[in-house]
Amino acid sequence: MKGYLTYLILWNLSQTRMNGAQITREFEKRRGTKPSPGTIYPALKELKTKGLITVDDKKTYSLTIDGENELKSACKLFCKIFYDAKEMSEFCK
Amino acid sequence: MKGYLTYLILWNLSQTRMNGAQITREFEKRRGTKPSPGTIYPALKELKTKGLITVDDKKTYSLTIDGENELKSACKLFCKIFYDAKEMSEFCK
DNA sequence: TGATGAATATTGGGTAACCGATAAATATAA
DNA sequence: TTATATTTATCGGTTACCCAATATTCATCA
Repeated sequence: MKGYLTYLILWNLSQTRMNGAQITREFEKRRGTKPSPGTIYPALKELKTKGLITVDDKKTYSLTIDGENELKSACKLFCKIFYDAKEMSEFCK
Repeated sequence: MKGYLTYLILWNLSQTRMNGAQITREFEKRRGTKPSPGTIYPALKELKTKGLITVDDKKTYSLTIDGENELKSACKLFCKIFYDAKEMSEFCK
């Protein structure tokens, strides 16, 4: 499975402000493996240039309004695609 | 979001046996857009060569035992990565 | 039977997503 | 300060993922 990284960065930042290292740890928890810095920082950079996130002087990232809207529609699509996620979690027990 | 296609093919086939056209329609329901034949059939072919699915003479695809096991671990990973999917569905309401 | 549409399949890319290696900046401690 | 660890960042490259276009097979019906 690829492609969920950007989405999950936005999602994580919607829950709480984080720096790059924290985001990395968050992914390590979720996936089991730690994403490479070559994965996380270019992704953050692109989200920043798109105006979906901002950084403060402490290198802490947070969602912008646009980012929140973007996340909301990505979230809707996610839930539509995986509408039966609950049954999936039953299946793999 | 990319990368979920193979996973969802396996998932769909675990629910019921299907031919290519039915799988295509299933994706159209989930994503809103219909995947191209150049997407769906190469994916099926690869899953077949990996021994995860089989085809009968009516071109109906179904999971093999290996496919079911593969799906199960993919499913586990999915649920781990998106453990808070429920909160996501709340968020985008 | 021939014709028309649907389903199946192949081919040849394009590109987004991600990684490894490396380097630079920043913090922490001795 | 020096040294050590952590965090941030860049670069080049690879590959997984998916598509558009086209071809072929199959089904249905006039």
